[in-house]
Amino acid sequence: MPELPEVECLRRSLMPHLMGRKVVTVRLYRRDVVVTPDDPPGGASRRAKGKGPPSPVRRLRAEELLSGTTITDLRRHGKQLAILGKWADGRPMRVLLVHLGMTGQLRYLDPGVRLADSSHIHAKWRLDPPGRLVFRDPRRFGGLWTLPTEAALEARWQRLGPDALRVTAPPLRRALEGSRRAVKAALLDQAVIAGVGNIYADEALFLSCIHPGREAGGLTSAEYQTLTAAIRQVLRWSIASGGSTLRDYVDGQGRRGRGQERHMVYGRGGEPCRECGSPLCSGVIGQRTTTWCRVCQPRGRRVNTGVIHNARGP
DNA sequence: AACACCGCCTGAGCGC
DNA sequence: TGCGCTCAGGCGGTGT
Repeated sequence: MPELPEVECLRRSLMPHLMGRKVVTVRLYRRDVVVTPDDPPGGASRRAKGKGPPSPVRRLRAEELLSGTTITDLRRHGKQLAILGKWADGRPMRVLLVHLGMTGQLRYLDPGVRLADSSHIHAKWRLDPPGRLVFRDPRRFGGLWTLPTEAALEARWQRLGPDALRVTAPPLRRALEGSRRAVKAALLDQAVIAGVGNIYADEALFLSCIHPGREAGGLTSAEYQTLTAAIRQVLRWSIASGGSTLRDYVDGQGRRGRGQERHMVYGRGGEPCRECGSPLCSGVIGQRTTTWCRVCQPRGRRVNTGVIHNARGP
């Protein structure tokens, strides 16, 4: 499932193919994967299901999906990828914001190249010089958000926490001061820190020797230092490995990642800890399956040396 | 106000 | 072989 490293690898892999290309046409196969600023709350009627009459959803103009613009930038904040399109006549830039959710893929295809699996394709962009961009998402937890201006993008990203790749201890500590929720749950909250999902939350907590069930507000500043360093570390390692491919993730060219090969705890409940050999614990914290080592990550506060556990390079 | 919980969705993996 | 069940989880809405 795509978290920050996967979205960053996607961004980097698409960059050379999309920059400077013009969007000639757009085909949208499912209106409900797109959310526009004036769609009813909850998105394009998809959540109205079973709760009263579905809200009316207007047709989209192709330009809202970047048709007619030239792609000038691909930006990422947390797990979100923004594609910016510029008009020749100087109108404000259009923005298409992509969420991959659990199973979303954004693929660039050279002319004549076909996707091995063309099921669940929801949108296609034809480019000039010739090429295609394809959005597919079997489970449709992801989607496309249209934004009229760059300022709207900035406003949206302002509501998220700092990007996890560059997060430092003081803002995270301030955000969680007095919070009684489990630190694991707090790390999954995108308004607190943007880009961490279930995989890297577990991995970063393991690296920093912090039990996932500890109260977020109860961590010392030294522990916040260690934790934020561990978050940056696991994300950097994963980006260097091309992201983690557990099932669906591939980059813009269809390449799988190898980050999963070095996971210390995620998905390893019951297996021996790679550090101390004791069986890893597994349970639900913050409504998510969580895996940790009861020896390496004791529940009680421990003397923190500031040294990241198992800090090996890639 | 802060946090917990629900429902959306499909395919893999499992037991029988 | 095939069916039906469970599980995975990001995120926004709703409940407490």
